[in-house]
Amino acid sequence: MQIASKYDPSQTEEKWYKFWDENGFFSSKPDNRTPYTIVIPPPNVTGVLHMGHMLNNTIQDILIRRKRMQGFNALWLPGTDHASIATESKVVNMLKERGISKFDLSRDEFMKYAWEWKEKHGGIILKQLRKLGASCDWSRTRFTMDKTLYDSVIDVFIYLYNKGLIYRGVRMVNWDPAALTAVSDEEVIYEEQHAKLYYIRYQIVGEENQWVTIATTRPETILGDTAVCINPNDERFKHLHGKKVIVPLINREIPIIEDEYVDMEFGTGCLKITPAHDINDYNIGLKYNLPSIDILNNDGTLSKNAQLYVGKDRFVVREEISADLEKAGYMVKIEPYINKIGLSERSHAPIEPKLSLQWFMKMKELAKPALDVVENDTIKFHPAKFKNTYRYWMENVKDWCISRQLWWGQRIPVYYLPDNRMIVAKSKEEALQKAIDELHAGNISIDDIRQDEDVLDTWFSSWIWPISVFDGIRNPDNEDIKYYYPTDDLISAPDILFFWIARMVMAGLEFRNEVPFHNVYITGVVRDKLGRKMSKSLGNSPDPLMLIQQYGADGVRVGMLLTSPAGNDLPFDESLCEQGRNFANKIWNALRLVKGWTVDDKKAQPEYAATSSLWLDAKINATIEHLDNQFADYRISEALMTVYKLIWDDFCSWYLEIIKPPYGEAIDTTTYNSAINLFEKLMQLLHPFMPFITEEIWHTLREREEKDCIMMSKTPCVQPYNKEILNKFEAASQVIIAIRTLRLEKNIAQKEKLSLCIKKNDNEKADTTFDSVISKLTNLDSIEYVNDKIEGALSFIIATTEYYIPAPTNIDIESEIKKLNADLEYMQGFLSSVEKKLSNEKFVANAPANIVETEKKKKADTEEKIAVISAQIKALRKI
RNA sequence: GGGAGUUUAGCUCAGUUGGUUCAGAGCACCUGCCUUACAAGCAGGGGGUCACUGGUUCGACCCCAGUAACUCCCA
Repeated sequence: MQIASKYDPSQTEEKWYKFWDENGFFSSKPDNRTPYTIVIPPPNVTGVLHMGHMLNNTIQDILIRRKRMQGFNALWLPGTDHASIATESKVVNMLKERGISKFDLSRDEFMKYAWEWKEKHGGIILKQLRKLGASCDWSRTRFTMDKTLYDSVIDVFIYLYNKGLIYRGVRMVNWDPAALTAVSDEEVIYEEQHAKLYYIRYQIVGEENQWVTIATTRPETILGDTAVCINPNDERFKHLHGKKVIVPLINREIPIIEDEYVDMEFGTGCLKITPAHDINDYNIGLKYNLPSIDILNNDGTLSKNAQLYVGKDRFVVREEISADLEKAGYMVKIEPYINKIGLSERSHAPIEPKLSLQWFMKMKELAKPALDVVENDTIKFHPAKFKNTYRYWMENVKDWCISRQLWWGQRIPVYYLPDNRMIVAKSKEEALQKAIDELHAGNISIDDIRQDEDVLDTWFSSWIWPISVFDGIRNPDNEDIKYYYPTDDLISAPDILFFWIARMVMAGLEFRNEVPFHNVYITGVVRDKLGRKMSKSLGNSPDPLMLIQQYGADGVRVGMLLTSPAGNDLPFDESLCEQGRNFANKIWNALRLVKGWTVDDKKAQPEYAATSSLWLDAKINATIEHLDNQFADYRISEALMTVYKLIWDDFCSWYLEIIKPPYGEAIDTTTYNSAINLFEKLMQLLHPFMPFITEEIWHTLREREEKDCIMMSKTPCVQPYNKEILNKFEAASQVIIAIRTLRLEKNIAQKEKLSLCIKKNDNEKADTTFDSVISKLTNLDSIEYVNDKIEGALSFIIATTEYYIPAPTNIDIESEIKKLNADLEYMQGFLSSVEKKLSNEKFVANAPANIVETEKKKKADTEEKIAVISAQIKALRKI
């Protein structure tokens, strides 16, 4: 058989993915097996694959493939979310290119364009995931704006509204003046900026030339001032009690009020109060019943209420008013100042705190049970440290602003009568009916009622994702939801722990009375070598598809995983993918070796081949046991390393080297078959990590039925195995390494045959299990057990056994003695530390008996070793 | 400003009730090899004051207190 000398992923990956997909291997239907379910964290429909997705989805695919091979009915359900702000801005841009303004369109027309955009450009990321090997059930792909999911969101809104958990109110919200919508607290990113602190003086009413000076970073907001506040404990301002001041330029009289909130150290100790444009000022305004003057329009320009600079942008006005205040003698000084400002995560525009009428959801009631299930480990976090973060948020949860001033999304199902009474209903028709039946609004037609203009926050779709993808909201007893819910594992990034994970837990408990998943695996953040988060704007992220082209999807998967334990950041380096590619090539070459052998069915199996097959089988079983534990603890990168070493070290470096027939000779049938069987098992263990190469090898190893694929095969599970043989092999390998070292040191060619004499100094029977293996790997012509030292031979000691190799070379007695002396010194040092322990009465009295026992054994063993080494030195000296 | 987490080899990380010769792995590095599967490789090897200081204990990488540096979350 001719097999290429280098593994070429491009020859296999697409081929196998297509084959799996066409044969329906990814799909899942409820049956009598136990389900194992993962729902994908729906990527943004506008998104393209980045390194974070690569990591996240690699982990999901590993889990799902492993469970599928363990006989579970595995479902990985894919989909995307509609990302209202991001998508709407894409659509607006598309329209702009065609010379259309959003505001010239009706809402329905706009939605048509939005769907057009989605069909054409949305969901690229799902296609890209296929390149990675993701074994998602594509037939179940969901989108948060699909009818089923859309209606589920509406049902949920209505249910919660009727339950009294949703309300409409005026609140200070984070206003994004670029996207023209409110955003939630979690969507605001705070950044430090170099700004200025302006000191402005206000004249005191009725007192000639008496002033108070305030400090502010936002001088334009003085136009909305409705008070100046001082700390009642501040001696400096005692004389100001009960007075009024005049706002510069607009000459409005406002009161001086007193509150301990004011920090006497900061600025001048006098704080201007602008209730409409600062959350703290807003709260003070409420407390003292101050008027709120909203001086800004939605787009960040000044409104009529400002009186001055009307229609100009807030940042332009900052410069202008600063100059005008200066000119009019109100500006005392300007200092440089570093402050943190909030930016919109989506548009990056500076957030404007703004009073606005929004829809909110009460969170306290839902948070309590959602915290409990994490506290009592019904839901486990991996790593567990995220429990703390979760608890902190849940205990300090604030109401959720769920309305967005956009069109792309689920429109809030609230309808208003001409007299502004509200009706919550699924449709306009139902609203009309309710208006007539319940509100007794007589004489009203469907054209008299209007629906709320806002849509719901995208997360208001995502938080029911594990339920709505199975239509479990509208149709709570359907077969799918009953079978697949609760899902098993959720894999997500740390930054959406609150946005999404916490809210899903709340929704699961509220709507299904059951947690949405049992394990939450939090991945790290993928960073570049400098430790910076990978981002489009920094341009520091490699293109995942280029990486796949270069190293193969298998190689990249391995690279992503090698250094990314759960919750730890992953400083990504392309060399990691190289390591993955090298590993694939190593396996490939093992295949070439095995398939290159000629098989002779008349040949008897050599002893070394028989014992090493037994050993590797035991080793594989021990490793499966270990793997099971690592997966149970979600130590996935460690599990990969375990398989990696099993294949590279145990299989390739040891086993194949042992059974390899001498050059030009054929291999016997028994050994060949066990090599194929063991190889096959290893590929099954590796398949979840490297799906493509393992499938290719599976089909190359032996003739198979067309649809007999590794991805659908039953993975080996742990069988009873011989632990003894593992220890024996371990001992034999030490001898082999020692002989190899000797050959290297003494410049003895591997071709030159040697003989080995073994002098055991304990009374146990010699174990010869692996003698044939030692002999083969170190090219010996004999192994002999002797009772006396061999003079003039090369030698080494392992434990208390002496090994001699009569060799044609001269022995450097002095250097041998030097080496032995070093050993001796180490042993003596060790012995004295053990003796010190044992002579410590407190140790003997307090330590548990078994510890004391092992110390005694250590002492005896060491004394024996010292005796052997000393004797060796003496013998050498005599020569 | 409040809270959480991290600190172990050059790098990335393990170290599961404090006690086996327990200080580990992978990569990188060094030496010798183009040996008929693989130089994307083989064989062998070196490398750490477990951040620092103190305490508890017969015994501390592990428990406690303090200090320092870094990261994240919240305001």
